[in-house]
Amino acid sequence: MKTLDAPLRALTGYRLRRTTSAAMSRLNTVFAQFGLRRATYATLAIVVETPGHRQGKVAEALAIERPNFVQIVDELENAGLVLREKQATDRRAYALTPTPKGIALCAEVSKAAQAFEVSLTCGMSDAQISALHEALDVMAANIKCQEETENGQ
Amino acid sequence: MKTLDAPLRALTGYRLRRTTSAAMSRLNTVFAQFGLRRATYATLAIVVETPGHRQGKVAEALAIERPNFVQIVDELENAGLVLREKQATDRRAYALTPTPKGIALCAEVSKAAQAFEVSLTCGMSDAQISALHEALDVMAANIKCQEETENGQ
DNA sequence: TATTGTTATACTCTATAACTATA
DNA sequence: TATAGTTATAGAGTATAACAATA
Repeated sequence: MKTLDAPLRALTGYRLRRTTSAAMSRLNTVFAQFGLRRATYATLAIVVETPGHRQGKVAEALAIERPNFVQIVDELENAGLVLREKQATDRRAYALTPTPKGIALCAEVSKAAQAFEVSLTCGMSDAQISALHEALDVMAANIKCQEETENGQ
Repeated sequence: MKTLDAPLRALTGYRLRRTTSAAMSRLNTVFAQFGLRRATYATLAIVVETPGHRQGKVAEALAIERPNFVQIVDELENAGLVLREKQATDRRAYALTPTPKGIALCAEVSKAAQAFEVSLTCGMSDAQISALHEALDVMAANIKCQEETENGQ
């Protein structure tokens, strides 16, 4: 039986949004079990893997506006997972570093994230997953290129 | 140079969200040029293609909660693009039908949507695009299956 | 003068409970 | 009693302007 949204299913953007929306909803519940949300886990993972970076650099890597990133770091700091350390070289900036508790929780949550990854890509070969990642990168690059052309950069 | 979000790029969910977020942002500007937004275009496209369905059926097809769908139909109705017609068989329900203006605008916007599709998938073969669509469908099915298992359905 | 982090704010999208009118 | 559409509302996520401290 043909679904009512058939005329939209030819559009990659529509399919992207439908699948991503459902996946993010599931991911929310995965991370919530650890008292985190997607943005706080993403931040924690970066801070644990590459500690010492400025707050603004991490926000930029995650494509999160700096004002919105403040609360994310607040949550992690209040939960005792990361520290804001004043830099001697530039006293405006904070270097983000993980606490032992943050490192331990990150390892645990990463396992759950990996389990979700497996359930999400169930039935797909490694080659199919790689092709998917490449396609997502190509589209991201196409959009970025388009934006830069439009802004005359 | 390795980006700071490298530890997250192994996660399909992270890549999905980054690419989709950028694509939706672009699509917003595409539809805004016609006084529409993504949800109103999607609704208009369905109503034009398969007129006469109840409001709730269209909302369900788009995975939009019915309360949130009211405003979407309001916008389309106020813009003179679709009509809410009381059904004789069930006077609680409205059948959604397009106006001539709605049909004409839909055709025009669909061209812009198709142009965006081309720019989004630029550099990808038809086979790659098909594989992408299949991968998105597989993941959507995996999530749905997982949800149903959890709810014991 | 420019930058880092911050505050305040607003707008969109999404989700849920409760109402009304019909069935 | 159940359903279709609606209202009200609340919570995320996201975006921008403006400020204090520092460069």
